[in-house]
Amino acid sequence: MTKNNNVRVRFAPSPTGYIHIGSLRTALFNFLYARNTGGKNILRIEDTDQSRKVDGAVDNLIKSLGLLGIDFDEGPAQGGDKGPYYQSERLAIYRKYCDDLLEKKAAYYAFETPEVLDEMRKLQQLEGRQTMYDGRARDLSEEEVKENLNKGIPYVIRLKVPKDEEVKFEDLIKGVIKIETNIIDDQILLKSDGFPTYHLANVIDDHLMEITHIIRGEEWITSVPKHILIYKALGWDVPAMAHVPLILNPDKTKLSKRQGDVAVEDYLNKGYLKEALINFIAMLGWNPGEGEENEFFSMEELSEKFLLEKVQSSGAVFNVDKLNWMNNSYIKNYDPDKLLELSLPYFKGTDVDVTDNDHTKKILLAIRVYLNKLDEIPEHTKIFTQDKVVIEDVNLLEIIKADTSVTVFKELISQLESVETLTAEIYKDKISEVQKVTGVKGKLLFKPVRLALTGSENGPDLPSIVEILGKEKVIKFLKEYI
RNA sequence: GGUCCCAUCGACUAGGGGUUAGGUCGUCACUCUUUCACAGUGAAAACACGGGUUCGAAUCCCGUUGGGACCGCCA
Repeated sequence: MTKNNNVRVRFAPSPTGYIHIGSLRTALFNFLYARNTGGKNILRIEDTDQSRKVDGAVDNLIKSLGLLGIDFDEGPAQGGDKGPYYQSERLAIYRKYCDDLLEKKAAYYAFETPEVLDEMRKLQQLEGRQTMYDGRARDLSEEEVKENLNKGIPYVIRLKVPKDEEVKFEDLIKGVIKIETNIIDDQILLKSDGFPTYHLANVIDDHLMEITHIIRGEEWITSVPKHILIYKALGWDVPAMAHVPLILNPDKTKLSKRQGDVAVEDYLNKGYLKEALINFIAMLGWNPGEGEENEFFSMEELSEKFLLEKVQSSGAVFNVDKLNWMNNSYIKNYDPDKLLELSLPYFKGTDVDVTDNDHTKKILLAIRVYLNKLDEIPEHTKIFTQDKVVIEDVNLLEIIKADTSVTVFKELISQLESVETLTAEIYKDKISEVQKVTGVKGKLLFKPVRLALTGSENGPDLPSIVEILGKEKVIKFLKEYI
């Protein structure tokens, strides 16, 4: 494989307070591509919308991403020589290039208020026309502009999109894309508050930060021509672009809050393991191809295998069932001690004595096979912590009160009373002893014991339940029914 | 509505001129385990449609249809 050490990619989120699943995948693909090529992964904070500022969002973002194993070579946390990495700290830079654009007549001042523009759009809609800026300030004379400026009228700076041209570019995932300039809006580049819009800022930053590959969501694809026009006007090279398809709701619309959780933090809190989440997200829209049938990959393996060319060109539905399956699989195969550590918080609120690690671990290992995610732990611990077994179902009561059941309980109690510490192995011996002595076997033997001990017809392996309950409790519960 | 993107089982996908169109999740059945689950085996389940190109198209081209994204002084 040819390593291109010059690759520089960036993840450029706006700090909204949480990480969207789609953003996570974009961040992941950037990270994997950087690692695969030996390039640099850069974090840049797109905080040019002052109205959407959220305190602590950046810290949370870096922390969450770091937790998942996605880290950066340059960014707010580690710095770098292409900073600052907050766009809000780069205002002077944007202004400078904006003036440059103005001078080259590639941009112009416009003085309409948001209200006026609103009116314009409404009218256009009414007439069934395309809503876009009608260019009314395009041909303002220098005198008019100067006069307005002197009067202190608020202004924005707009991109002067040339007429009757075609902008063409090649996307690494989608292929060649062409768009007529006539349908491209004279995009605002600099807002009246002096902040740049995304379109201006991302072009300038990507160039200045020497980004070689832009990997981002497909929703950006229609604004690429605007960006290309800016690159061209400034005399800059356009980076390679890869627009990754969207992650979808079950109804195939863009993944949204309304139809389930979209925040990475939500999934982490529910007890999806980070390895599973990463693995699953990576496989949404990407796969190693070449007939590879394994679906389980560590971050290292993903880094080795990740190729942009193997990214799917169509959107992918976020399938929680499959995520659950994958997470369960990770849970079942996880190192017991590490799993215990991760699980401890989820035992809070249960009656399990978490100060006894050994005991908690036994319970965890007994129930892990049932867990799609760690927050399901509490619903499975009850049988280990209850002081009294309550059976309400009349059919079950009938089973447990049967003569054979009582016989079994009595014999089992006397067998167990001689035992010092009750283990799963000892229980197995004793129950077969009970079978020999009483002659009761099969369902008649096992079912009543399970019922008496847990109150339920099914659950984890009985011997391990017995070991976890301990001698005292087992005997106590059995005595209830004799 | 305009522009752009997309199209293999219900979902994620492999395959990219000649395949019985493969795998995974989910569903169903059976086996195993004297429970449920796990595991194992098996089944149902797809190339959107129509034209080309070709000896031959799921695969290449065009069109249709369908779906999606975008059309903000948000990113």
